[in-house]
Amino acid sequence: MAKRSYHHGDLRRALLDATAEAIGEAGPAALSLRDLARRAGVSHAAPMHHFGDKAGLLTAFAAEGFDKLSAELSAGSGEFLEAGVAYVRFALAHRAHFEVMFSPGLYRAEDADLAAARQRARRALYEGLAAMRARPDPARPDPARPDPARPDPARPDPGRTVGGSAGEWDETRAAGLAAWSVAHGFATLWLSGALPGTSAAPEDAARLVFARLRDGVG
Amino acid sequence: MAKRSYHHGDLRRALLDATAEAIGEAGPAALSLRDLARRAGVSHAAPMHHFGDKAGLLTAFAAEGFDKLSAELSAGSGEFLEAGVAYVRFALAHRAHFEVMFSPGLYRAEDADLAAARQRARRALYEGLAAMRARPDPARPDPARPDPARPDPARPDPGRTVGGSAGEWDETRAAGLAAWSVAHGFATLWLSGALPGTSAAPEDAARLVFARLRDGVG
DNA sequence: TGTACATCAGTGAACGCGCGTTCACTGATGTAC
DNA sequence: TGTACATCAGTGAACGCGCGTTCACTGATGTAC
Repeated sequence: MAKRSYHHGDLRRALLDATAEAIGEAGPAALSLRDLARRAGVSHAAPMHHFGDKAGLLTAFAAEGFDKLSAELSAGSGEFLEAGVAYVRFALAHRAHFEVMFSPGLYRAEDADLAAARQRARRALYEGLAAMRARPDPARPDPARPDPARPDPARPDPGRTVGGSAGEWDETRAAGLAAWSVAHGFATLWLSGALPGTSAAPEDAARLVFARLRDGVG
Repeated sequence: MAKRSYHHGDLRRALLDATAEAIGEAGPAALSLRDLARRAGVSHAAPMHHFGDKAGLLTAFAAEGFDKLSAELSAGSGEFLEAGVAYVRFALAHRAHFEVMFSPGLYRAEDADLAAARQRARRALYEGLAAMRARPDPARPDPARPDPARPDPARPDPGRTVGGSAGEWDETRAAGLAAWSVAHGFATLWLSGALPGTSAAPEDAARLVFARLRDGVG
């Protein structure tokens, strides 16, 4: 660990770890390359050699997050309820990654490595969350989507219609999206501290919530 | 509109509107008081007179958001599915407010006016989303919660257990949280651009998703 | 109706700060022969 | 095994910038009498 030599050894790795730490402390908005360099014990210009610029660093960080999510989801039993819990567990255990992954304005969403990692995670996600269905809906390829993320204010896309392609909005697809929404919403609400008085371990609470989705609330 | 006199007329209102505009363009992280002053056509020190500092402005902005949400939820039919759609509609129509409201690290969450507005919204939310139940769970009072928001890294609170108070985790409460999670998750995913290929108007897609929650996906 | 005065809202210059990025550099590493 | 050299990784000074906040100020408004 001691900064023995002129060369760091694995500065890239150290910077990604420092990123998780810094975001965990103060959120993605407060992240600065100079702070990361300080944490890694190198001069403030060093990070440039590994990531080019700040967006490059966050692109790599987000890609790492998508890969971690894929791994967590694939390691599960494939059972619906446990897949949802795994998603929540990932979000809470890797809060920094989770926050960056779903803030596409922070990184280069069109980066090839990142897009591939995101696609793998999407596939694992659909396989897991759609496991309660006889015919799981495999993740559809990511069609060079016009990322509605940030700088483009023309978001609502007025041309959209329900059922553009046959069966697109069948029950399976709606169920998969409902499952993803529950998992994502629960994790997000928990992380933002919006669930006061929730005196349960998050995973247990999540399990009860997923059970309601499985059985219906009507 | 023309900046006629030395006094602005309603600078406070103008600054809040400029806040929504600026966040809509570049996100909450990029918000600056100087930019808001520029947009309102006043000197960069003027905002201080109305909000004290940046956190003060965002506190007022978040409180306004909670009030807008209360109004939208209360204006609805009280029917379960439409309450969820109203939540999603609010998030998409008032993206800037929504993002700030659920980023408690940006404002003073303990501010009295803000806490009251949040409490009203929580009440409207539970009344709306729990409408599918015979015995709706009224929003419980906000017990001076140790906001787990940002600077406190001791988040998980290891002492939590399920069912701390009798019946806390009964079906009604889990159902309410499931409904909130679906609404919040769907809105968040949509806003982050994570739903590629979703070729439907968001409200229609949301309706289908809520129907799955109502009926169950199992 | 007029005048004195207090209060309020906005001004503009100034402060110190941390940031991302650039640049010429140098020490360390690895490869060719 | 030794030497020359190219490449790589990190340095440290410097740049220009926008920021939040402070301060003494001034113009406008409203109230007391």
